[in-house]
This record gives sequence, C-alpha cells and structure tokens, in this order.
Amino acid sequence: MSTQERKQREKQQRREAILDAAENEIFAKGLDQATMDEIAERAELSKGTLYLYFRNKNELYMGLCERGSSLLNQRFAKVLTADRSGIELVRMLGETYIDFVRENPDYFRTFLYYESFDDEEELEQSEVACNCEDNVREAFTYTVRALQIGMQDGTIDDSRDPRQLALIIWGATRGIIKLSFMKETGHHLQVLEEVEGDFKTLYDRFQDIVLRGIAPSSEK
Amino acid sequence: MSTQERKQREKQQRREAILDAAENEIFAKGLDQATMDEIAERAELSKGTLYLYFRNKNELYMGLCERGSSLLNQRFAKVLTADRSGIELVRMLGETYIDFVRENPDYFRTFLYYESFDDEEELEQSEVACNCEDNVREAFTYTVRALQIGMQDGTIDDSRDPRQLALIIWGATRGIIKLSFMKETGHHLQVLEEVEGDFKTLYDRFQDIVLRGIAPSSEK
DNA sequence: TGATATGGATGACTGTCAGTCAGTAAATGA
DNA sequence: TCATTTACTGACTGACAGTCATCCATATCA
Repeated sequence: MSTQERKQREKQQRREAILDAAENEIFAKGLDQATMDEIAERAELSKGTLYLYFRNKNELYMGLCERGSSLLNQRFAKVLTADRSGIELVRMLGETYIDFVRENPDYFRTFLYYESFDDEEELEQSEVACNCEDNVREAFTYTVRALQIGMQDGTIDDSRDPRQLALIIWGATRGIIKLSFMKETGHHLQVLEEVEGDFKTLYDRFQDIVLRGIAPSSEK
Repeated sequence: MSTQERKQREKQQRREAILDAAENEIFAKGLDQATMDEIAERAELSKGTLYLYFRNKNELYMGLCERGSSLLNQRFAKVLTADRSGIELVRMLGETYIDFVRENPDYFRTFLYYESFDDEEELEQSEVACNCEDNVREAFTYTVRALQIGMQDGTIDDSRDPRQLALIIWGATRGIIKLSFMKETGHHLQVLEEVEGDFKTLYDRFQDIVLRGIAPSSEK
C-alpha cells in the first residue's frame, strides 16, 4: 500500500482517537466543564493538534453528533426492512428512537445542541455539520417512507401530505422524547416529578393519541 | 412613606433597568455574544453592580425568562375565563402559545434555555429560577384545567389521567412550536425549508391530529 | 547513506470575558 | 458633626478557547 494511503488511514484513526477522548471528557463533565486542554491530554496529544482535526470546540462536539446520528440511522434503516404495515412501521420507528435515547442520553444531548446551534456561517463551512445535516435528512426520509407505505396499505389516512405529516410527527416526537429524557435524567422541573409515568409510558400514551389521530376515518 | 419603602422601590426599579439593558443587548446579539460589560454600560452602571442584583450571567438571563413566562401566563389566564368547551379551551391555549412565540421569539429562546439548564445546585438557590419554576407550574395547571373541563363536558375522552395527558400535550406542543420557530427564524436544517407550511399551518395540522386523538370514541 | 524537504505535532502565548473584592461615596441616623 | 450602614465602582484575576512560530519524524532523492 502506498504511503499516501497509510497516512490517510492514520489520520482517520487519530481523528477517532480525538473523538473518543472528547466523548469521555464531555459526556462525563458536560460540554461547558470539559476543556480542550483536558481532551487533548486524554487523547495524549497537544491542544494544537485538536485544532488540526476540528475547527473549534463546537465542531468537535458536532463530531459526536455525527457519530450518534449515524448509529441511530443504522437502527432506523433496519426497521424499514421489516414487513409490516405503515402504521406499525411508524410505531416501530418511534420506539427505536426512544430506546436509543434511553441507552444513549449523551448522544441525544448532542442532537439537541446541533439542532439549536445558531451560527449559520460556521455551519456552512463545516464538513462535520454537513454530515449531521445529511443524517437528519436520512432519518426524516425514513419517516416519510413509513407514512407513504401506510397511506398505500390503508393504515394511515392518505389525505395529508406525507412530508408535512412527517415533519409534524417528528417535531412532536422530539418534544415528548425530550420531556421523557428530562424526567429520566432528574431534571429540575418539579412538574415532571409530580406526574406519573416513566420514559416509555409517556411515549406510549403519546403514540396512541397520534396514531389514532392519523388513522383513516372509521366511517369510510 | 418610609425610607425603607422608597429604597425598596428604587431597588426594584434598578433591577428592571438592568433587565431592560440585558434584554436589549442579549436579544440583539445572542446570549454568547453579549457581554456583562456591555450590559452594564447600557444600563449606565458598573459591572459589579449587576452582580449585586443577579448571581451571575445565567441568572440574569433567567430574569428574562421570568418576564416572558409571566407575560405568557397572563394570556393563558385570560383564555381560561372564556365560556367554551374543554376541547376548545385546549385549542385556544395552543393558539395563544404559538401567537406569543411568533411575537416574542427571543422570550421563547429564554424558555428553551431555562428548560435545558442543567446545574441543579445553581437553580435551587436562585430565587429567579424558582419564579420561573412557579410560572411553568402555573402554565401547566391551565392545561390540566382545560382538559378536566373537557372531560366533564364530554368533549374529551375521560379515560386518561388529565395530568399525564397535559404533560404529553405540553411536550408535543413544545416540540412542534420549536420546529415552527426554527423554520420561521431561518434555521439551518434544510429539511425544514423543503416542507410546505408556515408557523401556524404546521401547528394547526398538529392540533387537528391531537384533538382527534383525544376526542371521545364516536361509537360510544 | 547522508542531505534535504515536507507537513504533522507542539505548547507557550494571546485575547476575551465572567466573576471578585478592596476601596469610595452617599445616605442615614444618633 | 461624626459614625455607621448601604450602594456602587472598576481594576484585577483566573480560566479557557484559539493561534502560531518552531520543532521533529519521516519520506524522498542523489
């Protein structure tokens, strides 16, 4: 193999090593508390080197978002191969999502961060951010596909635009999952503690309501 | 009036002046870009004085959340006085919320910030944060009340726990409103641009689905 | 095998900013 | 008039993200 190739591979490995170190530090202490110096030390590199691989701290954190969203997409892709009705696929996608968040709350935090990130400028020139964007688009496409299948097989009312409906379901689901996530991670909001229902229960109830809401009218 | 009282009033006025300055600076530049020095300058006070009124920058920002949530609650309270069916009240609460966010996107940002804030310690000893918490609880109570009215008057299926249902609706609504908010404020996510529907349209469609989902079964 | 070129890695350094605190001034009250 | 309290000030500190002149290991070639 050529020197070129070897160098390329080494570069990739180092990048992963940096991401591993960042994951350890940031997931343990939180984004604000983790410093670039500590991440560098854990990666056994100097701080300057981190900046050869990532533009800044934001981009490094988004590298973790990229990782997490790829993992989640793998699971989504698998769901879509199942031979089920459209509405069942929608339900399964939602369950996959909430299971993922329960298992990987820290990755979910990176998603929230990425979505709320505001500096357009910085995002556009970042390859990492673009990959995150692609992953979001991919996830969205899975939802659209499941809805289309449901509209075909008659398990979902077909009078709505599937893309718009996907957006609505996606947004609402995000909201519920974030709430469950807050409830589960012992968030300060007391209201959360005072209401019954754990991570999954809340989500199941929500799903019942939505799936009922998008089912075809019974009088048809 | 006593000297005591006058001082008390002056203190309150100064506090408001600081909040005004913070609002101007932070809403214009964003939380990260606005500095305490600039806020102090705009308030025509020294930086040290800001710290006599607010523990730190977070708490100052939460002061804005407190303002915003109080304003929103005033609107919610008014809705609840209307002589309407429960399901209509739920719909009106949602509309009130989305109108508020459209008019005051910057206050909405403070809500998001407060809800995602993580440092339990800091929150507990902050009076400002406690007021925010109270406001959240108040808003939540309005939703519960509307649902209970609906369960009484038969416009909402009464087999669910109204508090749990309120939490679910609240979470999902938050999710949709955040999405609309992102779409409206020109967020980077391209998926948002590619789907039809503005702020209100998305929300209306969502509401149709949910209200259909929580209506009593027609075969009853 | 030694000379030279290349580019990845380094870490001391800089600028910025949140937060502090010793000191000052003004108001109050004896 | 003086003592005491209270409010305010702004220079200073520490922490940290991000930079850049320099170093050094390896590749390349005579």
